[in-house]
Amino acid sequence: MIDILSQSFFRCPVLRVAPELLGKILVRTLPNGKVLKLRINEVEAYDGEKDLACHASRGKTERTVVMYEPGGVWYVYLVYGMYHMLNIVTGAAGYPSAVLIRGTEEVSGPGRLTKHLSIDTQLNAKKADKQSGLWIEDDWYVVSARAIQRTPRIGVDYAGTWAKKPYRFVYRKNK
DNA sequence: ACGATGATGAAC
DNA sequence: TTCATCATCGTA
Repeated sequence: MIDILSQSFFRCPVLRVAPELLGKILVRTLPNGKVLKLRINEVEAYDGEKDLACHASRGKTERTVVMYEPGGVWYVYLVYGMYHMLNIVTGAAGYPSAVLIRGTEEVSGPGRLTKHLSIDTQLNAKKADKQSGLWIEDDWYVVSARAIQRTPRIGVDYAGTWAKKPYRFVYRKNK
């Protein structure tokens, strides 16, 4: 039994949604009809305007407006002029938060992941459903709470005390 | 350890 | 309109 994660799954506080995405399947359909499925094993939470590592800490701008949408849409942006970052927007309308999908069992690294799946800003603000060609499925793979490790987020040293918060979630395979 | 590479946002 | 910055990665 496979369920596509619905909008209601994402319309919850980001710190709750982020660890729940571990073990879920990221599914991408390419224009040529090929389907790619990767199991998410590394994510980070970005939590509102107060979070100095979150792009929305500078308020609503052209780029961050999508983070204020109700959960369930993609937030994709280009960083370092080269790499697209894939986030799923979470929470209620008006509260900017999102989960950065940093890695899967098959492909490590947020930049390598989007390159592998042909993800770019065309997907920004699109819903996570079959129509957009990018969504997340639950195949009831079990990730025990004990296997989940929390660490500070990567690459946000500029964010002061917020850089130290354990908003990165990874799970260690088996063991 | 460092350069590639371009959109973004804030300042001017 | 300029300019510093940046949720990375491959090469050295």
